[in-house]
Amino acid sequence: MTENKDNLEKLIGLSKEKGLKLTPQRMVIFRILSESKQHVTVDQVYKRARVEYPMLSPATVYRNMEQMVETGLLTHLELSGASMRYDTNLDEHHHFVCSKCGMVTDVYLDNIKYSLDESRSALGKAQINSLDLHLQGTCGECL
Amino acid sequence: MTENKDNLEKLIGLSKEKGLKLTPQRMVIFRILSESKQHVTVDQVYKRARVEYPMLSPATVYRNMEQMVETGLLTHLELSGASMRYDTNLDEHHHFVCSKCGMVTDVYLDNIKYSLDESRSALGKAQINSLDLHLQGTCGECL
DNA sequence: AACCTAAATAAGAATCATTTGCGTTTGTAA
DNA sequence: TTACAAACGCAAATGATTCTTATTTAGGTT
Repeated sequence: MTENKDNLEKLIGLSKEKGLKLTPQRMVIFRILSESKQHVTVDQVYKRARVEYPMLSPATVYRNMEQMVETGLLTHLELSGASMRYDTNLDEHHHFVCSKCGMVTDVYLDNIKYSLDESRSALGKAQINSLDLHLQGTCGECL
Repeated sequence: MTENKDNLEKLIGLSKEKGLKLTPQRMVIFRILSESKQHVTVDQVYKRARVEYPMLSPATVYRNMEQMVETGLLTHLELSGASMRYDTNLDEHHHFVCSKCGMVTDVYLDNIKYSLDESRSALGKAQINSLDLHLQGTCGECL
């Protein structure tokens, strides 16, 4: 579990750097995130965190997770409907969402970037910061 | 404007087919949609429709537009945040969203499908129904 | 070790998009 | 013209998220 330790280092480093405080709430939330499977909602994190920190407020979880996106510890998925999903996987990857059960599966693609470059002109001088290929359908389980 | 007429035919056809009624509300909503620019919200359609049909209820617009998605007259964009956006452009295309002003730009790409086929295996036997490449960044105007 | 201050918190109210329940109205097909 | 499912309007309900405010606290500074 050096990974978790590394993550913690990262949190500590970034906190110092940005003048953020290392509160117990923030540490609980952060640890739960690094123990969770990907694509969690705020509510899922909140429910788990509340077990060890009962007086925790949902607003705190919202604030912290959004802040972690800003500091680059998390990303959030651009999926409409329901609730926002956060992703601890910072590698460039894409998502398949099952429209029956809602399950999200990671998809790795190499040649997306290439495709994009070719049609770059359509966007004029726009600056692209992120790209997410969003696939929708029915997963193996639900078929 | 044969296009609008064609659209109307389509609405009438589908309505018969699915046992749906051709109410004045539905026709107003539908016409406004075909006159609107893409990526409209329910609220935008509601506000315009209310001008010609003042007793119209928002719930009716919600119900109708969602139903049009089901019958294939519309699609909705899988963008999180704010409100759902509906798209009257049924051709396969993708979207760039400016994170400053929120503007949505259509992007056409030819080789996405090809890229996808190669990594198909990662999804097992899942059946893909739609794919939308979601690009995010800063548009030309906002740069 | 006490102190300061900006950052963070809890709790709950507020917001906003969307959905739902329900009693009434209305296309449409017989 | 009657019948009945579909659709409607309205208002209440929901659910995710944000905001407000008074209070607490982490962490650097005397």
